[in-house]
Amino acid sequence: MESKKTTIHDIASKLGITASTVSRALNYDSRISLSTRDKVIELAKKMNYQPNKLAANLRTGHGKNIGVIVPRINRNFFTGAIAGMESITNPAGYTLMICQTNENYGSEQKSLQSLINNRVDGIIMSVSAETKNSDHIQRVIDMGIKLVQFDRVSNELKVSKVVNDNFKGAYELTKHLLEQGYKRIFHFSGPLHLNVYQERYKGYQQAMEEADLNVNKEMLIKNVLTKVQGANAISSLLESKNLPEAIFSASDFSGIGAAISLQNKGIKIPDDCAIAGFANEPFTEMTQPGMTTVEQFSEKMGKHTAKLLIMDIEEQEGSVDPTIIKIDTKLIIRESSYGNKM
Amino acid sequence: MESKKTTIHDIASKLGITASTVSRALNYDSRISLSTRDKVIELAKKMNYQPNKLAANLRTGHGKNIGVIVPRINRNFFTGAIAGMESITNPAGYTLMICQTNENYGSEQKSLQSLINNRVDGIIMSVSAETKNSDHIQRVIDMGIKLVQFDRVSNELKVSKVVNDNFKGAYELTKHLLEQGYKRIFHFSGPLHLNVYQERYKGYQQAMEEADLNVNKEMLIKNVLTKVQGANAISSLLESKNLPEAIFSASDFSGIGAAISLQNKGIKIPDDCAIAGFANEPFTEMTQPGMTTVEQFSEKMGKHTAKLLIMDIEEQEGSVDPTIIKIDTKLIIRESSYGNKM
DNA sequence: TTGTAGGCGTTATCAA
DNA sequence: TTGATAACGCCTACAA
Repeated sequence: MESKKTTIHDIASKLGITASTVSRALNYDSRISLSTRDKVIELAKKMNYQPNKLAANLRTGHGKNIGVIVPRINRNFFTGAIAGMESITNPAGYTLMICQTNENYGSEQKSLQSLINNRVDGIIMSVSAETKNSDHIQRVIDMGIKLVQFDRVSNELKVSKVVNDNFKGAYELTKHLLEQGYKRIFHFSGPLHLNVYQERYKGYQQAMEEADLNVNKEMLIKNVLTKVQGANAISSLLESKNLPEAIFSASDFSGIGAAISLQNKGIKIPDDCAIAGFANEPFTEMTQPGMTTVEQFSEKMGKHTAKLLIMDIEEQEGSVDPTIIKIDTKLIIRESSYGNKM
Repeated sequence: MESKKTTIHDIASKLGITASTVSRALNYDSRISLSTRDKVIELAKKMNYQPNKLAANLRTGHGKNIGVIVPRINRNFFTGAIAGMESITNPAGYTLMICQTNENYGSEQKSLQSLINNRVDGIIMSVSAETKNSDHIQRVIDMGIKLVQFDRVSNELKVSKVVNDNFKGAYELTKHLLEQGYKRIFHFSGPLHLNVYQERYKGYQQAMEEADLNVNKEMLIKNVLTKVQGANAISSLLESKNLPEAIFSASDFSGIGAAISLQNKGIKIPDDCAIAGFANEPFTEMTQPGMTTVEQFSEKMGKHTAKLLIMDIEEQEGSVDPTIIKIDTKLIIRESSYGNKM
């Protein structure tokens, strides 16, 4: 098979016209006569013509492609955000090129590089857990490439951003736990150099302070994000006979790991220890008891992010001023945090 | 900012050499002297040169890109498979372009089209639930484009494929339920035109037959794949007072939906009704009781698929004979199916 | 309404 | 070891 691909020149010569006419006809240029246009389109179909986007993009200098860089695509939050982006970009004629970094800094650099080399029109990104500075991103921006961040963003960058109200979400959640009568509330956190974990911690801290409760060192347990890490954290706490009354985990995954680990040891939730997470991953409502968490509206975030980027791309000359959009979160109360200390 | 991007010509003229020399130097062509090479590379870095992959691909006719089309990226199975593919393609220098169809036929067609227009070197795909014939895929193959299918494949296509042993997985699972003493076992299925659901059904049927049990119409409930559909199916069964002793769901999602719905109505699992799913989604071990299911080894599947495609791409002239790889599944027994009828 | 000619940024071939 | 030239497939002034 593997026959040479047909080009506009092939169509042109068969029709006794020039390639430019074919090009115009295929692009529905209003100046071409309907009869030629129809002839061209018909023959193109018959010859199974496949436009070479590379050539077109090379010529025009843009290809209606948007690059998306996320830490992982197996997180409900990120797939939701991507779905939201698609709902905006597809109708607008843009195609997404999705890259995942697996939380790896080097991989993030490579993805940026690859997207640039492929001449995407703009980039949407959420930084990896390993990313501690933004020089590599600043360099991209300096090249004049449109870039918008969402969720995990870099404070030092002057770009448009879409974020959750992590602080408020964590604050409200902690407040809820306090209202249920829990006082010794521990916090499982992520890497604190990431805005999202920093702010969740701050929200927790604020609520505790307002209740005149001290957050001492042992109550903040860092880098507990996965199911396994959650289970391990519980083991340590039990070993040191230091079980809290409640745990607010910045991640649903470690929250669930903790919950399962507790239950396996015969510790009742929420009677002996309450648990709450963050992100409203689907499994949080499938556990027994259902886990209290914070909903993030990832689709909405994705939509806003895509809109900002497209506006930025299609703005004539001169960049728009960076916009920061903060999306509200919503507390989801389930049985894992029903109070027993009232 | 937005300064004109630097090209090999810019570098060449600054250095008083030609573009071809620069091109060769940047590609580590062995014929270029080390001194020029170093000079070129240094200046390229200083001028922040970004190679234009579009131009290079246009010229060479290939770009080391592989297109991946999956129904959804928020399924553990598919993200696992993609991770497996990346572990093969990245070291081999290929980049994945990931598209999701959302189970939509039109979207699948568009994705194929887009990948072809972008001149990918090959395509890996798993068909959407709506896809009932393969003409659109056959057309791609006829164009001489390398294509490999995995998981949800088309019987009528003569291409390499990587599949689970869905039949065996379902057979073993059903057998397990039978051994636990359950007899009236219902099956929640997906669209039966998809090989995966067809074969899971066949496996179930075979095991039932071998136990001299009839599978009558009411026992096969079609198109129950989501959590909501699972819950609805339970409502119908309860309404018609037709609750089975056990349910084997072809999807973990509907399995969990059924389980939650049952528990909400005070029906005990597995005492009053056992439940088992398929796919070993992470949440199946987070529920109470944990849900029996079938593990699919998605990463392994992804690896095999990517290997097959790369072999096919890099084979000189003439396509390799299609290979079919069948991956074993593994029964995961949890508390949702502990027998009570012994 | 269509044709001509040139170029987007690379790489490949041939010659020096 | 390097240069000159052409070509990949398309689009777009400009001209007709």
